[in-house]
Order: sequence, then C-alpha cells, then structure tokens
Amino acid sequence: MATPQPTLTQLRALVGVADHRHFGRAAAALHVSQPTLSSAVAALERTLGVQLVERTTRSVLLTAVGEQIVTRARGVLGAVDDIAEVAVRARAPLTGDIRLGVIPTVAPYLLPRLLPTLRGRWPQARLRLREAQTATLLAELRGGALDLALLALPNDEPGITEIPLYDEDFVLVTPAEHPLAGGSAVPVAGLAGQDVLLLEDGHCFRAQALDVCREAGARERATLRAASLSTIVQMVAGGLGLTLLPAAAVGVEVGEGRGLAVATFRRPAPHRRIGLAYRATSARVTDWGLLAAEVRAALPGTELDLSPVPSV
Amino acid sequence: MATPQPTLTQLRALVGVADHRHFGRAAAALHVSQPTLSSAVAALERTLGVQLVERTTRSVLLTAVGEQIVTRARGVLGAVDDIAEVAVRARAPLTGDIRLGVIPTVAPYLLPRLLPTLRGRWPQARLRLREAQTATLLAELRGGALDLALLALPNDEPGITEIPLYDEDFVLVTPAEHPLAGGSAVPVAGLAGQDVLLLEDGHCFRAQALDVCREAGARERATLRAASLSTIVQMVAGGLGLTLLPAAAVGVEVGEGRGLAVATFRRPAPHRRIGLAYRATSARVTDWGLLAAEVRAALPGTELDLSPVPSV
DNA sequence: AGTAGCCATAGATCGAGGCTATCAAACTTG
DNA sequence: CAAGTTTGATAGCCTCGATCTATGGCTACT
Repeated sequence: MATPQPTLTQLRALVGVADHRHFGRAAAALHVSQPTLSSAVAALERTLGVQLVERTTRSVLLTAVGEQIVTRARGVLGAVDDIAEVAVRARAPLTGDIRLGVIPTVAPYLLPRLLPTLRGRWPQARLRLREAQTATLLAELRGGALDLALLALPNDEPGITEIPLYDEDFVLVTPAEHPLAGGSAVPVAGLAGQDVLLLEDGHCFRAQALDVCREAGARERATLRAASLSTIVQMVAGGLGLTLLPAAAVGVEVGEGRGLAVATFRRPAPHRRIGLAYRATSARVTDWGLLAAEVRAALPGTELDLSPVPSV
Repeated sequence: MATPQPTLTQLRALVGVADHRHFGRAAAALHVSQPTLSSAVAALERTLGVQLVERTTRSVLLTAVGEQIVTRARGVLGAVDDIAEVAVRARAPLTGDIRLGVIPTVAPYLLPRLLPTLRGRWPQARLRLREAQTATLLAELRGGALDLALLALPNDEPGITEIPLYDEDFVLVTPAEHPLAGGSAVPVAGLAGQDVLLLEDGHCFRAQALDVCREAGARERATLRAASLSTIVQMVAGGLGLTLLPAAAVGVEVGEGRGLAVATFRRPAPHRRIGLAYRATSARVTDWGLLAAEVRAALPGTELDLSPVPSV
C-alpha cells in the first residue's frame, strides 16, 4: 500500500500541459519554471504508475489514460475553486451580480414588490433580470448564463434544485355581466361549456390553465391565443370570453370600472406552486436561501390567495 | 489576490474532524498527531477567511459554511481517489470483479457465447452475474451494487452512460400450420387480429412487443402472460397463439421438430437496440469499452438478424 | 553539420507540514 | 471546592519535498 496520493499541484501541472500541449508555455501560464512542471508531471506518473503524456521533442500528446485523468483532474480543480468561492460568498452574503430569470406570468406581479425590499435590505446585491419562458430559463440556468430562476414547480430537472416559495390559487376573470361574475367557491365544473381565453404556446401557465379547462369541459378559444395576461384580460373586457389568472396578477390586471369581475374557485382551488431553481452545484446556496426569504417577505398580503410555503 | 488555495491535506483534516467531531480521534484516524490536525484545520480557515468549526473543549460543531464545504471537500477527495483508481485499472485492464446485470430476455442467449470468449481472452476478469429487469438493474447500477448493465437502449437516465452494442430484429414464432408460418418479409400489419402471447409486466421486451401489436392491431392474450420466453414458446407450440421473439432467442428457443415456424418481418423490421450502461463517473470506462468489444465479438453470425453497432 | 527548440536531469535552497512538549480552559469528582 | 482529566491550541524544532538555476541530450529543420 502506502501509495502516495496525487497532489493538487501535480493535477494542475497535468491539466496545464494538457491545455497547452507544451511544457514551456504551460509552465509560464502556471507561473513556475519548466523543470518544476516537468518533475511535477513525472511525479504524478510515478505515483499513479501509468504514463499520462507522450513526449517527443516535437510534440506533447496525452495517452488514453491521460485524457481520462485530465478530465477528472479538471473536475477536482474546479471543485476546489468552488470551495474557495463558497467561502468568499459566505463572508459577504448576497452581494454582487445575481442573474435571475423570471417567467412572464410572475415577473410583472412579483418584481415590483421584490425589488424595493431587496434594495433596502441587501443594497450590495445587483439583480440582473431576464424574462423568459420556463424551457429557456432552465436551459440558461444549466448552461451557467443564469444563477437563479423564478418559475413554477416542480420541474424535476436533474442537477437542478428547487426552493418552494408560495402557492398561488387560480381565479376566474369574467365580464361584469357574466353569469359566473364575482362568484366565490365556484366549482371547477362550473366552467363547462365556457369560452376560455389562454396564453400562446410555451407558457407553463397556459398548460396549467388548459388542464383545468379539460377537467371542467370548457373550450379554449384557440384562434385568440395571446402573448400576455394583460392582452387576455383586455380581450375578456371586450366580451370575447373569460379567462383564468394566477392570484398575484389580479391586482395589476383587473382594475376598477373596466367592466370586469373576479370569481374564486371552491377550495381546494386549482393553483400553482412558484419557487426558485438553481444548479445543485451552485456555490451560493446560502445566498439563495436568503433571497428566498426576501421573496416570501415581498408577497402581497392575504387579500389574495397566496400562501407562502414554510421554509424547511 | 495571491490567496493560497486549500490543500488536499487540509480538506482531509476538515473531513476527518467532521466525521469524528473530535480532534484527537480524527487525528488518530488520519495517522497524524493532534496538533498537526489542529493546525491544518486552522490553516484552512485562515486561507478561506471563514470559521468552519466551532470548538469548545466539550464539543466540536461545524458552522453552516463548514457543512457546505465539508460536502464539497468529500466530493473532491472522492474524485482524487477515483483518479488513483482509474490509473490502477489502466495498469491492469479488465481484471477483478465485474458486477454485470443482464435483462432476462438477453441473458440466456448471449451469455453462453460471451462467457467462454471472455474467459479465453481476459482470464483475470471475474464476472459476477445478476439477472433482473431493467428498472432493478438501473437502480442497482445507480446505487453502486452493479458496475455494468446489459439491457435495451435507450434509457435516458441522467448520470448513466450507454454503449450501443447491437440491433436485434424481432421475429414471429407461430405453430407450423399457422397461415403466417415461415413467412419472410411479413408486414407488421399482417399481425392484425392475431392472438399474441407476451411476457408479464416489467419486462422491457413486453413493452416493445406490445407497441408492435398495437400498431398492427393485434390482441394480447392477457390471461396468459408468461414469466419467460421459454414458457411463451411452449405455449405457442401448444397452439395458444403466436409470439414475437428477439432474433437472438430463436436459436435456443425454437428447436426442430416441435411444430414451430419462424417468420421474419419486412424490413425495416421492428427491433431493439441492446447495449451496456454504466455510471458516467465510473473509473473503468476503458474496461467497459474493451468488454463491449468482446460482446460484439461474441454475437452469433449472420444467420440471425443481428447487426453490431460500429464502435465510435 | 550546425542550430534552434524543447524536455529531462542535477544540485542547491527554502518553506510547508510534521512531531514532541507544554499550556489553557472546562467539565468531573472525591 | 480543589485536584484531576479531558481536549484543543501554541511553541519550537526538524525533515522532506517543491521549487529554482544551470546544464545536458535529443530531434527536426536549414
């Protein structure tokens, strides 16, 4: 036994050589002398008992094992960097850029409340906002273009962790003179035969609302798919049908004196769960927990059917 | 900048303390003196600039950051161990125990050919075989109870890598006096209205064959679901219906003089792809490539409709 | 053949990490 | 309540290994 274990320095040396395919340049990039680098790689080969690099004076190639080990070494070094990053983040919680993606059926209703709160409590945090649909957000999250996404759960994406934030009932928006207008505890089946206006394809809220319609036996007015909830509500005001809104949208979208009425469903009403998603490997888990608390604190009061999900 | 990076020794020290919650015992476990361990942890805290461990003389606790970093440190150390493992495996290819799981609709037809080949060429390899259905194999693979699984692709399991091995056509087995008996280039639609015997639930081959039946408009004789292809073929011989077999099974299951006939489908015939699956993080990727080559070499000749998938 | 480029080896130096011995604090016990 | 025990931190010394400079040897191109 007693095989000495590879050193981080040795791994860095190997990765450097793999990157530059040249000992001299790799040494320069690592700020060490060329002999140091040579001996580091040699030592690694000795401890592992395998040749990793094919050297001729003309070219430097990796062996098959070398390639495999370089891949793993990169992972190790990256993970060590992450450790340092975690420590730095812990020293200065919720500071710096936070690239947050938000779905369009949440952004206009939550952000106006969240941003001031956040600015007040964590002035060092700089939110970089992006509004896009779930599929886009998850792709960008995975690719590292976003740090966080605020969207409907669950998504069951491997490698992505989710923090539930709140549950939001769906409500019915109708013209004021509609039979269902202003009702409370409307059963879902009460939608049977109604013309329902929905968002265009790709919105997760479209899919959820469509599920409700299917269960109730309502028709979608498919020729009128809209790009935003705002547009839909205007169409409802124009008498083209009725629609479903997430509770948080009511305050903004349904004003007084526009000939609109809001009806609530019988409990348990159809609803969706909103939460944060981040890469499971993110170095800023603690930050995201703090941010989650801020979002919960920024929720509108009880006049809406919003229930924050208790944090673990 | 010039922040020194954490050392592997320091990470080992931290993990040791986290495991034992006691400096003295952790030091003993790591074969170093207690002061050495103390100073290693202290040095790590200094380089990271964060307190990781709460020490009183009575108890040792991790801080929140400490917990996070311990988790990552474990990952790093594990990855380093893996690197050593990769090297060892590369020095002695295809040696030692290989825990291989095989689905029941492949095992009896491929293993009798594979085992002798393997024994001849890689006498140091010890196959530990296990026969189970796909879901079980994948769970055991993920949990580390298996190294490899031989099954139908694709499975699209995150964290699991697959090596395609060969494509295998399905054939029709009927009683000798059946109208379809011995046919070649039978269209799938030719199954319309037939009574087809299938495996019981949980077999992937059942699902695949059922797809064919659905497409063709054939009926499953659902009261007669069998536990093995052998049993099914006997039932066909008894005149209870017909069945589909994967091509590799024909040689073993359909003997002469049993009143059975084999018909082939019109190309492209329904078929399945068989391959190997392993944890993407496995340290023995090279071994699995070699083993894949052996399986391809062990395939029966062209009398069956088996086409090896060319290796990358 | 000469030369330039490139990696390996040799020998010297310096610091990180290891050990022993000892201290300080806190809980236990007679 | 005082002495003892347990446990982690500190001090001081030592050793080994990582790094440096200088040099050697090989290959390819001119």
